[in-house]
Amino acid sequence: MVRWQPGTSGRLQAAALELFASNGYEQTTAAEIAQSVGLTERTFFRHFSDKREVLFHGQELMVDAFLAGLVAAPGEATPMELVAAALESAAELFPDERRGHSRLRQSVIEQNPALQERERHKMSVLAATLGDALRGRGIPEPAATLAAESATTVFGVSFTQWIGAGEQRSMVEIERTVLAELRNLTAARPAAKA
Amino acid sequence: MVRWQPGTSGRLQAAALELFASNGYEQTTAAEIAQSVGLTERTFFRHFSDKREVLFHGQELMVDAFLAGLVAAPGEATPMELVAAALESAAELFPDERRGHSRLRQSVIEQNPALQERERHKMSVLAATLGDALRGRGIPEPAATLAAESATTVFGVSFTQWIGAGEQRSMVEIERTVLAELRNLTAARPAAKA
DNA sequence: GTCTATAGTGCGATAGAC
DNA sequence: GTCTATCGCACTATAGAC
Repeated sequence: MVRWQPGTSGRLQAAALELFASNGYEQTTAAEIAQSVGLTERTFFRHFSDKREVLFHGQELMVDAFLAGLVAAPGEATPMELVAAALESAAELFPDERRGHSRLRQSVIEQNPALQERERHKMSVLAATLGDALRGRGIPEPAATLAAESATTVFGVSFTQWIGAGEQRSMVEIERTVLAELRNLTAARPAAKA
Repeated sequence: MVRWQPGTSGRLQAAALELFASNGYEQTTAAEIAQSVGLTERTFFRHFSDKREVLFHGQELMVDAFLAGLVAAPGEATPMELVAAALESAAELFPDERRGHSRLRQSVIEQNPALQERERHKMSVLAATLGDALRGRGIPEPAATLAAESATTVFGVSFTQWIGAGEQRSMVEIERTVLAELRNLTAARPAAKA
């Protein structure tokens, strides 16, 4: 009998999402998740520093995707062009097939304030990493931080729309629209004519 | 002998900040904080829903300040003008005398990821509340959310600068500069001439 | 105000991979 | 043999229930 199998983290993540979705986050103990895949509570905490983290592993992939967009952009790109490039690159992680999974995961997160906090924290780490990368390309402060935060804001708004009921547009399509809206908003000198 | 004194929450907050700063956040138990002001652990948790919250009570004042700025703005104001008004109003909560206190509090928060998460969450709640208020003024989506998030971003960047070593400028002064930088950043069509 | 479940840690032992 | 994943147990603090 095998004592351990590969993909332990992944199996724990899948089991956790399933249990959280059906029984609720707080009603599901770490021990239950572990037992459901034949492991112990202690092993769960070896893979995930805390219970929430089981829902957020994989966010490093997103950071990498944003950074890949920056790396591929031309050297003379403006900060906002870099933001656009990062967003386009990140959108590849959200193909239409993943909408269902994203919706399920998000519904769990929305049901628990502690999970919302963790999500915000991850976005914040993403923004900080992006800011570092922009500074690394010679963009000064506070432009680098503002651009990085704008990128995550646009991403967040776009993601919310993407998983919205009845939404058909692709992630990249939505991102472009939202980014254009941000440009328009901040550039607007005259008020509305209403 | 008095059984309780007024300002219990305030005394717990002050004691907590002091203990966190000198002994570290994780090394300080809720029971210790309570005992240091002659109360029991149970009483601590009656005032604060969890241990972190003792550092974040008072953030409602900030939400109110942002909203007050919106209310005072003229009806035909553009979203970005409303953002500016909210920021000016919020700056009043950060007079120069408070810089020292803000620096100490922030140094504690920066030492602990859990506290950083809570801080992000509070900013997020602020952004959501601002977004509601903007929608209440007839600003459509996604402009309302983008403007609200931009406001908190500018606030965050400004606050970081405000508590920076050697910083002399007032909060409102910094906010105006950062907001101008955001306008410039997003409006910029041509690239740098370097 | 007491009692309790659960999150999360520390340490030693064990079982396999290499 | 080393290295790492897992287990098992004892333990504290948080946080909620009674």
